[in-house]
This record gives sequence, C-alpha cells and structure tokens, in this order.
Amino acid sequence: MTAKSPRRERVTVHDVARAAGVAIGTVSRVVNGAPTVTAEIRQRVERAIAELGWVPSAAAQAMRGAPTRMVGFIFSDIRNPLYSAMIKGAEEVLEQYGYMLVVASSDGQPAREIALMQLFKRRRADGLLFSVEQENNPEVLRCAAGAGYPIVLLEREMAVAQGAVGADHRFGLRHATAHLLALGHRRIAMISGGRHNRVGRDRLAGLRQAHEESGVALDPALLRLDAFTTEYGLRQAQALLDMPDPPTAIIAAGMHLLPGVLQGIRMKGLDVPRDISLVASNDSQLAQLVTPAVDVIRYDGHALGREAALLLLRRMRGEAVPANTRVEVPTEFVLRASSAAPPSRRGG
Amino acid sequence: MTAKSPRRERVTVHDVARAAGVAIGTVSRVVNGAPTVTAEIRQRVERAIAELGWVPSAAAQAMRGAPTRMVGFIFSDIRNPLYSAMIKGAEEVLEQYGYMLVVASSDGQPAREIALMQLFKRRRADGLLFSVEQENNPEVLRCAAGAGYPIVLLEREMAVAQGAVGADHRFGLRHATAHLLALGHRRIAMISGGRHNRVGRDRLAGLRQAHEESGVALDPALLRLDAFTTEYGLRQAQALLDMPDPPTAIIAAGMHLLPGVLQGIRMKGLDVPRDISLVASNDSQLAQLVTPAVDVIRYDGHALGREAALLLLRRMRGEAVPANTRVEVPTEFVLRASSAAPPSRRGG
DNA sequence: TTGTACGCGTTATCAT
DNA sequence: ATGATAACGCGTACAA
Repeated sequence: MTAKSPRRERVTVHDVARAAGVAIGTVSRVVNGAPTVTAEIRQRVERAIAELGWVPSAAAQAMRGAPTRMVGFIFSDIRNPLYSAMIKGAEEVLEQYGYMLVVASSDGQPAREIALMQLFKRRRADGLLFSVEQENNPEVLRCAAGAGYPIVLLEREMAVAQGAVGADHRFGLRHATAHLLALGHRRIAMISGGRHNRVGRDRLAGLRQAHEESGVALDPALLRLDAFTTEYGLRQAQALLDMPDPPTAIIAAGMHLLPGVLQGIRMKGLDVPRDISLVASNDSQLAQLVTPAVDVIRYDGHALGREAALLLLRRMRGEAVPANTRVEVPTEFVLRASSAAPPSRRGG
Repeated sequence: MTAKSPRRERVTVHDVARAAGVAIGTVSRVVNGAPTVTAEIRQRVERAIAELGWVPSAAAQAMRGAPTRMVGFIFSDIRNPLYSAMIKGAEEVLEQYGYMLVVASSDGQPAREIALMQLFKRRRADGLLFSVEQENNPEVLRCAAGAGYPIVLLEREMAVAQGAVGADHRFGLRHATAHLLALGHRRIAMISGGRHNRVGRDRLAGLRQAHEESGVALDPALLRLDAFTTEYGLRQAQALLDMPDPPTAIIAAGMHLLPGVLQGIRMKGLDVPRDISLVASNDSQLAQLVTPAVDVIRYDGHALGREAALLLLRRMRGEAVPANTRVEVPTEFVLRASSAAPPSRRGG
C-alpha cells in the first residue's frame, strides 16, 4: 500500500471490525477504553487497527457533537515576533489540554477578520484568541457576538468578548516617561500606532499621566501615532528631528519601529544618547546588542499567550468567570545606555 | 439570541428550510449555486440563512468526502523568524486557493512530529508542509509514508516526501568562505546546527568546497555543529577564541546564533573586523544595525514558504509532478563591514 | 460480553 | 423546479 496510490480508500471502523472478526461496536469500545472487553478480543482489535493504520475520523466525531478541540488565533501578521511569542505560549498551554491551535493572519483587514471568524464557525472551533484590529468596527462586533464560541482578546478590548489579556502599557509608558522627565527632558516624542485599540490608548495615557505628574506640558506635535512599520519609524524620526524645536527624547513604542528610528537618527548624524535619548518597546535582540544598548519597556509575550489560553480554557469549560474579566501582564522598564540628560541641560 | 446563552442549539439546513418554507434539498441547491432555482425561492432561502446566521457544517461536508481544505505545517519553533516568514509566504498562497493553514510546533521532538502527523490524518488534512527534524528517523519515515496526504518538505530531504523546497545553502557558504579565504583567512570556524538534515550538510559541503578550491586545509576542530541556540553560539564563540590557535573568522550559520557569537566576541574584548571577521546567516535587523554591520548569507524565507505551498497545491490537485521534485531558492552574499584581512596578515 | 440500529448535517440521486 | 431519501463514519443505547 504505497502512499502515492491515487485511489485512497478510507479505512473505517467497519474495515477494522472485519479484519478483527468482531462487530463495530466492539472496536469502538476498545478504542474508548471500555472495561467490558475480553483481553484477547482487545488484542485482536488493536492489532487490526495498527495493521490497517486506522485513525478515527474527526469529522464523524464532530458530527456527533464532540468538541473539535480546535482553537483559532487571529492576528495581523505572524512576522511580528511578539505574536510568535504569544502563539508559542498559547500553544504550550492548549496542547496540554489536547487542543490544537489554528493561526490565521488578517493583515489588519476587518473583512478578513470576519471571513476568518465565519470560517472558524463553519469548522466548529471551540474557541478563539483574537487580537482584533479595530475595537469598534460594527461589522466585526456583530460577527463576534454571533460567533457561537467564546472569544478571548489579546492586547485588545471589546464588550462582546468573553475576556481579555493585556500588558500594562500604561504603567510602562508612565515609568519610561517619568525617567526621561527626571533626566531633564521637556520635549519627549512618541512614535507608535494602534490608535484604534487599547494598546495605543494605554500608552498615550501613560505618557500623559507622567507629564501631568511632573507638571510638564505635552506638545501634541511630538505625537506620531499612525503606524507600527519600520518605514513609518524612519520617516517620523526624520520629521521630528527636522522640526525647528525638535524633541530631545524619542519613545519608539512598537517592535518594528526601532530599526527605522535608529536609522533615522544615524542618517541625521546624531549620537545616542548625547544628542538624543531613545526608549523602545518591546525588548529585542536588536535593542540589546546595538551600540549603545537601548532602554526598553519590556513585557512577556509568551506569558500573554499563556494567560489568554488559560482564560479561554476556562470559558470553553463553561466555568463561571466574571464577565469582562481582564488579566494584566506586567511591564518593566529596563535601563541600558540610550538615555541621558538633554544637550541643552548639559550645555547650560 | 445572545452569545452567552449556555444552551447553544446548532442551526442546520433543516431550520433554514423550515424558516423558508422549502425542503432541505432546495437550501443546498441555493448555497451551492444550482441554476435550477426560482429567483423568488432563492431570495426566501437567502434571507432565512442570513436571519438564522447559518453556516454549513464543515464536519458534515467532510463526511461526505469533501476535501477539508486544511493544510498542516510542522516545524520546530515558531519563534524562529525564518519560520514566521515561511508561514506567511505559505499562508498567502494557500488562502488564495481557499485553504487554511494549521501550524504546529514540534519542539524538534520526533515523537511530537509523529503525534502531529497522526492528528492531521485524523482531521483529514489535505496536505502537509513539514520541516522535519531528523531526516532519517525510521518511525517518522514510516508515519510519513502512511500519512495518506501529500507532504512537501521545507529545507529538508526525505525519500517518502512528495517534494522539497530549500535554499541553496551550499552556494551561500561556498561564496562566503571563498570571500574570507580571498581576504587571507586560513582558519575559518563555523558554528551551526542541523547535523541530521540537508541544511547542515549543504552548509558543510559549501565550506569544504571553497577550501578545496583554494587548496586550504579545513581544521575539524573549528567546526561546532551541534545546535542553533543563542547560548550555544556564545559558548562556542568563547571556546573557539580560547583555542591556542584560534580562528581569524567565524561563520555563524543560524538565526539565533549571531547574538550569542557577538556577545562572546565582545566579552573577549575583540574588535570586529580588526581582530576577527564575522559572517552570519540568515540576514536580520540585528545584522544590519549592529556596529559594525554584519556580512550575511541571505535568503528569502517568505519565498520558500510560497514555493512550498505552490508545490503542495500541485500535489493536492493530483498533478503529475516528477517524484523527488526539489525547488531551489537562491542565496546571496551581502558584504557589509564585518570582514577584513586577518590580523597576522596585516601585521606581517 | 457482544452485535445492531439510529442519528448527527450535508449533498446527490431519484421521484414528482 | 422542487421534495424526499440514502449515504458518509462514528458513538451509543438497546437487544441478544
């Protein structure tokens, strides 16, 4: 029986039963570990199964109402290492409980998100991990409400979801900003994205809070909050440094922004941290090994995925978890060598 | 009908048929676009479907022998950005053809690979993309042979597979090594992993070939080929630099090795490229932005995933592709600032 | 202890 | 053009 045989006849319980000389019910009892089976019959059946290479059809089981033990994960782009870490964390938890994770990229398009949610419904997924792009898109909200499976959000917030997990970005940004303000910075720029989701809101809130606590005014012209791409980082860094009254510190909040911002600073011929201070989020090997090493706001994507999976498991088991449960994963500020007092301060 | 209703009754064709006042066969004809349906009936049915939010059950369709339009992808660890790129490339192609990609990490354990292959068989996956860990593991080979779906390998080689896609590592290593030899290096070390797969073999072959072509002997003590981890990179870099007759150049072939090797070199207080030359593979933002920027052997993981998906699609369609088809993706050597003539040469 | 028959939701075939 | 019904493979209640 070669693998290339074009006519693959699927082997079923009937084939196994015939080969073992028993009825299909007996085969079923054997595989499901019913105690009422003779050792000898069990042997025969197990040998037949092994010889025929039979595996029970998941489709038929699903039709009988068995859970598919399949969980979906929708996010914008798998190439973001943060998502890779979340996936890994979620996968580790889910596989322990016999679930398999199906990942799907939406490219940040609500239409694709909806198509994927429908697909998971058709496939009878038991649950969904979701890093939705726009938290308020009505079509997405309606689809999520009628999905029929529990949804847990990662780094997002939506009323229709059955729970959410996110890092404490507000605290992280507040801490980093306070650090820069304490060094004497008065013009702190932030480059980031996610206007339409909780991450963006929390980061901005943290930045604002630190300014208010220090009584320093925050210049809106220093906020560049439209994208997470490397190219955006490069262009906005250049634009900021070309201002008549440029910032003395830049916070690059988003994995892919740092390389662009670094390049923009280097093209200007500026030195970090002498001419300009720099803080990034999240941590990365680049931030650690570039010269000078970059201060970062760090959080654990792996833990985020793990927590999300655990929360989803509870929902799938039907446990009575309070509505709008939100799990917070901590952020920490890691001081390296990319921040110093602003030039004017040293000069004066 | 709220989403939190604990008793979710699944809505079926029967419900739709009843709501529209037609027979179930008619509903089926409508959704499958049969031409023999009155416009008025079609309207009624479509409205009922929309109102009830019905989606046909994939399980029931699968039972009728319909393809599941599901493709698996097994690899060791999703956090390797190379795999992320491959997944993205494969996903882009597959979704165009209506397939969904199910990714699963094996952690490099053959037992997990086998379990996952069985799982995909149970789920009746239409095909599998596979970056197998050990190409010669007999259990894995047997399981792959009896899987029942076509398998296309990425960066690997196995007789039982229906095709393979890989980068031309032999050429890349040969090119990089020739470059170092031309600069005058005579002791070139390589840190890498993958002893049991084609990538490792090809890289070693390329290193050997360049040495032979230049008539330079290759010292086996300079080969450290046991792992791809950052920690291994660090330790082996230290060990190499501690040798009485240390290498004057190091090739770090494996995404995660570079940060470790860089750290090892820095801890020794050596300067790149004055004291030691460095070449890495694959390219990364770290290699681009670290000082000095690192020469790399580059190849396109995204293209690799794309090509693998295209080949698998042909197999799944039953096209007569020659057995043992192998698609090669090119590698290129990118010169930056991390290689120079060896110190002895400059000194003498 | 083991065998038989039904139903899950869909599509295809036949009858109307 | 539409309605009724068999079949896909499994699990299980019930009969033997």
